Amino acid sequence: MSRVKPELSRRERQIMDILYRSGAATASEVLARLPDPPSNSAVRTLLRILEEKGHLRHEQDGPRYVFHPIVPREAARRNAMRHLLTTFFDSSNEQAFAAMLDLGKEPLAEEELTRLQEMIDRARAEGR
Amino acid sequence: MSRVKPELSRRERQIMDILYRSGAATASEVLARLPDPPSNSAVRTLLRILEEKGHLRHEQDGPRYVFHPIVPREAARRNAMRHLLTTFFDSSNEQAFAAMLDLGKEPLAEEELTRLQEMIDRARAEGR
DNA sequence: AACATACTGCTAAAAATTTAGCAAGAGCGT
DNA sequence: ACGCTCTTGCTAAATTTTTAGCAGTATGTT
Repeated sequence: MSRVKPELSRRERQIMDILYRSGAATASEVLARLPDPPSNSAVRTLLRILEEKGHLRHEQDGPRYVFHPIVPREAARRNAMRHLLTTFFDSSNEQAFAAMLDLGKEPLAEEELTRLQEMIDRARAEGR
Repeated sequence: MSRVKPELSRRERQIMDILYRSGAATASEVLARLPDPPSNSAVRTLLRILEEKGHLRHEQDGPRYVFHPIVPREAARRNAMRHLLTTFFDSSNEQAFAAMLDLGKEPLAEEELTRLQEMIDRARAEGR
């Protein structure tokens, strides 16, 4: 079971990303958010292909299809995070965390810092 | 200046990832690490293309070329991190951090937790 | 009910990506 | 110096990706 998933093509990835950002979307919605918009027809074809390959499913909503990713966001997250960690951070949580802190232009809210701290405490307690 | 960079194709990305993991590599080294290895010739062509597009440069090392990414790792990191954050974590540092903690099979070392904590303290102090 | 609009399915074609072959040159060991 | 191996440059071809066109069907608006 669970055959190998050949990595997605450029457009396929763009579309999956959009879907993961919005949770679900129709063909036109996807089109609207595509960086380099092709025709509506082109987008639909890609959606159909992604569905055939088992990355999406669709539900009917009145006259149109609403597409959802099949792999749940949390699982996709984990994979993406792991990939990022190994590719750019030598699997170092610290480095990744540091990069995260550096990202935002706004300083982090005091509240947020507190919650992060709590997570660490919890990890300690649970022997994580 | 700085024209738009059309996103990389599948193979191009695989290759750039390898290069970012190893820092630099020859054609054969890249080939050896490719998941779905094509011919050596194919890899070289891709490397040449990536160089033309300005993603790589090469240095001669005796008889062979050693390829380096042009965009420094730290910059590429930031972009990748930002992309991950917006696509899968609604730009929430907390969620991303939580996912990070969940990733490792091994519990985090006490030492590492301490260092993470220090980063937070520092962020507080600096009004980050 | 008729019209305009917004979908879908399917198909063909264009464009891009990906692949590999072949000739030539450099380096290395015998 | 010879032959062997590994490299590159260039080119052509196969494959995949990406695009759009056209016909048909549903929706809903007047």
